[in-house]
Parts: sequence; C-alpha cells; structure tokens
Amino acid sequence: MTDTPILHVDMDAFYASVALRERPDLVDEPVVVGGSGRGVVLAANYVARHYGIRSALPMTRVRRLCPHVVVLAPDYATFTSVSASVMETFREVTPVVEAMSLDEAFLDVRGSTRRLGPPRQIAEQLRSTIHDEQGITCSVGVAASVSVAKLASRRAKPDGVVVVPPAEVTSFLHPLDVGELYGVGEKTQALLHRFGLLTVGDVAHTPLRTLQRAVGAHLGRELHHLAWGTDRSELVPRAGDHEPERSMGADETFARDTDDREFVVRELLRLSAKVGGRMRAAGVAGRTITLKVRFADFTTITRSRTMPEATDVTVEIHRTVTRLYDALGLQRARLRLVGVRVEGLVPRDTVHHQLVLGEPERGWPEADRAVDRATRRFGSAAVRPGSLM
DNA sequence: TCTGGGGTCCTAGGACCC
DNA sequence: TCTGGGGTCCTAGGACCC
Repeated sequence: MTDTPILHVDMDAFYASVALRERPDLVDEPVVVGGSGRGVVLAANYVARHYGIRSALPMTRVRRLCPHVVVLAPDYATFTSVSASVMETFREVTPVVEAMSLDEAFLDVRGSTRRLGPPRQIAEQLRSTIHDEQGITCSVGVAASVSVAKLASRRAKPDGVVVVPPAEVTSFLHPLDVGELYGVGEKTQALLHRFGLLTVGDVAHTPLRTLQRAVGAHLGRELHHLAWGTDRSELVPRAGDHEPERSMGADETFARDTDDREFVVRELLRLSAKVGGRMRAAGVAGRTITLKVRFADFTTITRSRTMPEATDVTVEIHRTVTRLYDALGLQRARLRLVGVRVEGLVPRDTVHHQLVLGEPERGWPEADRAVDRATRRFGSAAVRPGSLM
C-alpha cells in the first residue's frame, strides 16, 4: 500500500519534443511549434523558453522576442500516434489511467506497487521507458490527490519526479501563488490578488463564505479544497479520445478581417460541413446550434437557437447559423472570426425524424452520406459543397 | 502584424409550468 | 386571490483548460 497513489505524467514540451525527433540538428536551437500568420505558440522547447517564449503567445510577439526562432508546423497525426503509444505504456503499469489530453494523464498505482515497487520507482521506470521508446522526456508528480500530483509534476519539470507525501502537502501548497491552482486563470488571479489573497495559504485561511462571496459559490468551495489538497483521489478511467462529447464545433480566424457577407456565409458553410461531418462520423446529432462572431477588436458574441429536433445535417446547420448571422444586422462591422457549434449531442439513433410530406429537407441526409463516403475515399479536399468550388 | 482551435462548466435572467 | 416558490429550459456571456 501507499499513501501517494496518484501519478500525474506530463510530457515535456510535447509537440516541440516530438517535432524535434525528426530534426535532431535543431535541439540546441530555439524551436516552437505553431501556426503561421495570426497563430499562437502550441509548444516551445526549453531553449525558446529562455527567451520568454511560452505556449499561447502570438507568433508576432515570438518573432520580436527571438528573431532567429525556428518555427515548425504541427503534425497532429504524429502527435496522436506518439500519444497512443505513451498511453499504452501507462496501461502496462495500471488499468486506472485518466487521460487529460494527448500529452498528460493521471495514473492510480494503488494496485501496482506489489508488482512494480513504490510510486517513485514506478515513476522513474515510466520515464525511462518513454524516453527509450519515444525519444521524449516527461515529468511526473506523485501525491495522494489529483491536484497535488499535477502541481508536483509542474514542479518536477523538465525531466524530473517530485513526490509530495501527505505530511508535506500544506508546506508544498501554501507558498504557491493562487494562480497555480487549477481553475484560477488570469481573471480570478487578479480578483484574488485584489482581495489581498496572494498565496494558496492565504486562500486556505480565508473563511469559506468570504471566498465564495469573492469568486462565486462553486469556485469558492473548489478553491478551498484545492488549497488544502483535499480534492479527489479517485480517477475516472478513460482513453481521452473516444468518449462522448457534449458539443462539437469549429471556428476559424480569417487571414484578414472582413465585412463581406458572401465570404462569411461561405465560411459558415465550410465550418458547418466540417462539424456535420464529424457529427455523422461520431453518430451523434444535436438540437442547439450556436454561431460565434469575433469582431476586429476581439469582442466576441454568440447567438444560438434550439431546434425542436436534433440534427446532423450540414444544410440545416448552415441555414441556422446563416439566419443567426443575418439577424445580427451587421453592416460595416469587420469580423476576424466566425464559428459554428452544435450542443446537446445525443446518439443519432435516438432521434426520430418526423417526415413531413413534401418537406424540402428530404434528400439532404442522403446528400451528406454521399459526401461522407467520398470524403472517406478521396479525402476532404476532394469533396466540397457546391458553393465552395 | 498582438491575441488559435478544440472543448467544459458556471452564472444569471427570463419564460413557462405547476 | 395581486402574491409565491420551485423546477426546467433557453439564451448569452465569461472563465478556464490543454
């Protein structure tokens, strides 16, 4: 038995590390994986971080911080396959693996210590296996609860292990800035700082009611638990990919801001087709359709409509978001992004579409299926809705 | 030429029903 | 009966995470 059964394993600079396997000549150079133009950094290696480069930083600022930075394009197919191999390695240690994303998972090793030794030893063994098999490094946090393990893996980075025994939880947590806590982002951090709560210890010693008045009932209770390390220790085993999604969406930032309605409507068709295709591939349909619009000044609004019946039909999604868009009555407003999302997803076979005599919808689901078949055979570039040609 | 794209969850107000 | 409370759905916005 062990009093620190939770491991949080986090790949170091995952996308960058994977990309550098193909380019060993660049390992000592500042390297980021990211988009072009208006994109942001997806991952930066530790050399690049030396220049102040971080994930989510706009590429324009990256080039200013470090003009000779090497930018590599993301290769998601490779990231996904490396991730699958790593997750397989985790499952050789324990069946209780909760994947959080491609590069991060929690492991419950309660049932593995007799076979594999204490958690620290398991962590080191995992790190060396992953390094040998995948050529990338990772860091591991070990603790009694999920959030302490996650904070410990952050402390362990890069390429290390940190174990936080129960007796050391408060001395580990309380000096940290409140912004380190899961669920505390830029806004909440600033809010807490304004209340004079700078460290996790400050939060821990604030009466629950006071905390809840400041940040809301739910987050207040949550933060109190996180500050004392009394969050959950039971994992939800899941693969990370094939779990039922509650919503599916797609959005795109334009290369240039636009006020051209025809262009926007065409983009909405492309996004609707993308979302509809993914829904049909997953066998789900949804009732609530949401349009997202981001203006040139970055203000963002959404408009949604809930339909009487769930749909997965591209044309219905597109017609709905186009109506929502037109109802905004925009004239000269310059847009930088539009998005389409379908929520309230249910398995497609639970939807009983009422056939209305003479309804013009008939034929569209069949058209979608034909598009889906052609896409599977020839790839998405081969099949486009008519007006995208 | 500041600020991606995929998501989740929470809050709050109003409608509507009992 | 002029005053109500609870529950659910819908909409919009916002914060957060990877």
